[in-house]
Amino acid sequence: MKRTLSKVYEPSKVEEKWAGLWIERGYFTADPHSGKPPFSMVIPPPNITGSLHLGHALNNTLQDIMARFRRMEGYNVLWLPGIDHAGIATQNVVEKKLLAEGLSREELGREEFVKRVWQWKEESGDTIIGQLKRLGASCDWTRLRFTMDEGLSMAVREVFVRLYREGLIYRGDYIINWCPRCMTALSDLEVEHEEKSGSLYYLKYPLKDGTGSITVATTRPETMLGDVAVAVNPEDERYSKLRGKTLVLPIVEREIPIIEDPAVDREFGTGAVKITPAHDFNDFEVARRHSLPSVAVMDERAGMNENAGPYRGLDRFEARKKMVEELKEKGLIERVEDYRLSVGTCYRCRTVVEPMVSKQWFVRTGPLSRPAIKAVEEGALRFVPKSWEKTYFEWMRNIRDWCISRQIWWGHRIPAWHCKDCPHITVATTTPEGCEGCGSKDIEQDPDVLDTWFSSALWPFSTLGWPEDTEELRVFYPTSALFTSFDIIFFWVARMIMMGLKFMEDVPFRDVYIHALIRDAQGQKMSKSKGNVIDPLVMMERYGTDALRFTLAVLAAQGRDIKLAEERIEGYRNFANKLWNLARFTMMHLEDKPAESPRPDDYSVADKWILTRFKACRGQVASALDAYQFDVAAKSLYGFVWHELCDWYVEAIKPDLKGEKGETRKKTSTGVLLTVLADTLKLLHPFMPFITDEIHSYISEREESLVKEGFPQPPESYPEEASNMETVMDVIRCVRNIRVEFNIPNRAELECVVLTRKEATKRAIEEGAHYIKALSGVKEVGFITEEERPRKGVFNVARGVEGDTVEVFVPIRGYVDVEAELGRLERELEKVERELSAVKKRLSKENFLKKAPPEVVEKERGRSRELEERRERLLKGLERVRAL
RNA sequence: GGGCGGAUAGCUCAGAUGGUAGAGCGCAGCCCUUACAAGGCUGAGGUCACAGGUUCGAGCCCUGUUCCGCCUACCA
Repeated sequence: MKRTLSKVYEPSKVEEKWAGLWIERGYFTADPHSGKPPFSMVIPPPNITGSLHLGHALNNTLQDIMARFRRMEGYNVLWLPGIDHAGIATQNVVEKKLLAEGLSREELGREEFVKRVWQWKEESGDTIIGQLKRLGASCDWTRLRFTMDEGLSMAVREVFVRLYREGLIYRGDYIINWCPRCMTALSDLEVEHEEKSGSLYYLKYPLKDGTGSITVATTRPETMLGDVAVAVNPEDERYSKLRGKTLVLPIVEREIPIIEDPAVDREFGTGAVKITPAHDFNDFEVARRHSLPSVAVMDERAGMNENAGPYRGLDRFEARKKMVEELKEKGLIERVEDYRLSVGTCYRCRTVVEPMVSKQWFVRTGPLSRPAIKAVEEGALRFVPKSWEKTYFEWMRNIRDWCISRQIWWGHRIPAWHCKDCPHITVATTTPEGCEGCGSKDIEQDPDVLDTWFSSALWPFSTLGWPEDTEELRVFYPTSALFTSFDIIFFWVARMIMMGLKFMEDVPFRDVYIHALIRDAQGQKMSKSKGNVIDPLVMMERYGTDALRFTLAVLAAQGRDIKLAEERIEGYRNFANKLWNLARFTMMHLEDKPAESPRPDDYSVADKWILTRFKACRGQVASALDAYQFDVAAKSLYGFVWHELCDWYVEAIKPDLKGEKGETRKKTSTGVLLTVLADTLKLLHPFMPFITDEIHSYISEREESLVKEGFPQPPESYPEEASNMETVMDVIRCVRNIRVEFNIPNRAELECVVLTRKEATKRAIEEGAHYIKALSGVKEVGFITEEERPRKGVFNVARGVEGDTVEVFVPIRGYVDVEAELGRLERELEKVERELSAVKKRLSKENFLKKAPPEVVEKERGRSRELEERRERLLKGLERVRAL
């Protein structure tokens, strides 16, 4: 088994091998019949248009860490993968491709177009799956789902029909957001608001009786042709005498009334507002209250229509310009002010959306939202971090009906059939023979498709086989956790909760872990146009997948955005290399035959220390992961591996490994090193699956992958020896510090003598003397008493055991720079005195002694004693140096 | 307009239930010591945004202020 590792870890050589092996061996395939406790997650399905970006990488790395961790803990893990058909986005992509061929979707026809999209899906759908596999995602790939699969489509139809029959889905003419580029309705959520600078135009509308005019303020003069009234506040005295009068709308010369509505803000503009129900949400409501008609002036491409008279055919922005010119000429513009306004844009194509009245399908959300609110209030479902619950409640409590129909071709066709012979609509899960109402065979399916998020909302149970009653549903629903970022809490999380409760009568997941959004090192959102994107695939290529994964984990502090700079990844690449070399070092000392387990009776202080530290690290990793604190877990591992295992333990046992201390010591240290390394690999495996499995395959006698290993058991710990070792380490630091401060060559042989007060400290140092010699390069460690305190020489103060202190003297004839040493000691003294006076001040307060808990007071007293001792020692040291 | 979050070392950030301010990176000095220069050792660096308050004690709790983000909203 003795093989040598290359000097540097080369990720590209091992990653592909392991990614393939894990899947081939079926490690990630969940078995509903396993007796183990279940742990399940559904992946947030990436779009089929997509290629892996950093958001995916983060999202899936964290899920994978959790999945692998739970698997090692002994859970029956199902992590179900899938992809999303992403209606509008995908349709846009395919349309663009067609455009390159000189084709439009209209030319192709619906059927042919949809065929093309499927073709495209086949080609590109695998891309992101392959990339997820490359990331190491331990999904159950045998259960891969797609939102347009037959099973999932069935679930969609089933839900639609049930909701429709319960009156929770309805169809009607309402004002909705319309994207004139995508040519479809959008839900409120799909509109993004942007602050832009524009103008506020003050328009004069003459009174019909010729007695004057009224001035309204608007940011959208082009919609005036669709005005059906001007509204004022009923309590606004300025306009009381105009009550009931009629205005003549300029240009088209249409007569419109002056109405009164309490919603009008008297303070804004002139206190009079034009009412355009066909192109403004607010006006739509006002018009309904007053039974006013609606006049649309634009068509579905947001061009002016026949109601726009002379402006017919113009684009809306073009029309605005021309209309303002005309009104100016006619003297109907009183003034124009600069104005900041927020405009809604389409979240898929950034086109300014146009509010329009049209016939659409809606989900009545009120009855669905109430149980969804309750579930979170009662703790059936938990947000992590908890603060996101507020955001959730805020939206849920003010939820509005959800427009679910889209005028596109790619998606789940609405399962509703219109009858040509009667007004009845037949809603059914399968194509009906004829009209339910009149029996006519002349029926036609609704041309619209459903909002993509409608099918996503069913994801946690549709993927498990619903509406069938499957084993999977019984075992794995509700899922254990959902990982996502905050930007889709409303889009997705909230809707899954509503649908899960409605159709499964239970929450879709117990925990929702909300992770950060990734930004660049300057905190800017990454975007292709800014050119600041970091491509995870390039990073994996350059630094290794494990390095990328570890970086993402370490940066995933709760409740904060992640600012990522490439140097961070490089840093964790170095960590991977460190681990690799630790393994390389370990292997160099392994015999050809399997190592025997070391006997606890033979453990050295260093052995006991590292086992104790390992136990602490193991505990931190486990509890941090339980609490979704990936950063804490990763940092703990980093610190343990690098700064405890490599920096101290390996260095401390080198003499043992060389056989300088006899065969037993050699065997024991080798054994402990190997054990700790092997168990550390298990702790690290969820974070860095590739390198850990690669190393494991070298050092373990078993062929199996770490995926099949259990999370390591905590070893025996030795607090007393561990504390002794810390004292020894501190003494070593003292000597090293003196060496560096006085510029003493490494080769120069030094001695050191220590002065301790407590017997326990002395014993610890005695027992650890060989470590001190080996690691600080001193020839001898001697002990002196107070009377023997040197008159001259330099020293440092180390921590003893139980609050004791140790003076570490290093005779350095010929090396001392008196000035430098005086400066150093004075600085140190100053610091100690500053702290001491703070502590003393505290202790001098009667109130503190009376009111603070006794153990705190005792701690302060101990600290005061320790600081005083330190101060005394420093003062004496200063004297000695001055005497030099 | 409402809401949420942030301001801690040069940079990026940790700092449960108030009790000695930490890490990574960067920086400086010294070291190619046969696991690793993608490395080792040592070190410098902080009025915890500001002003009050509660408390024996505040980075943490309360009030206010100033800057940043983000979410949300029917001020035309």
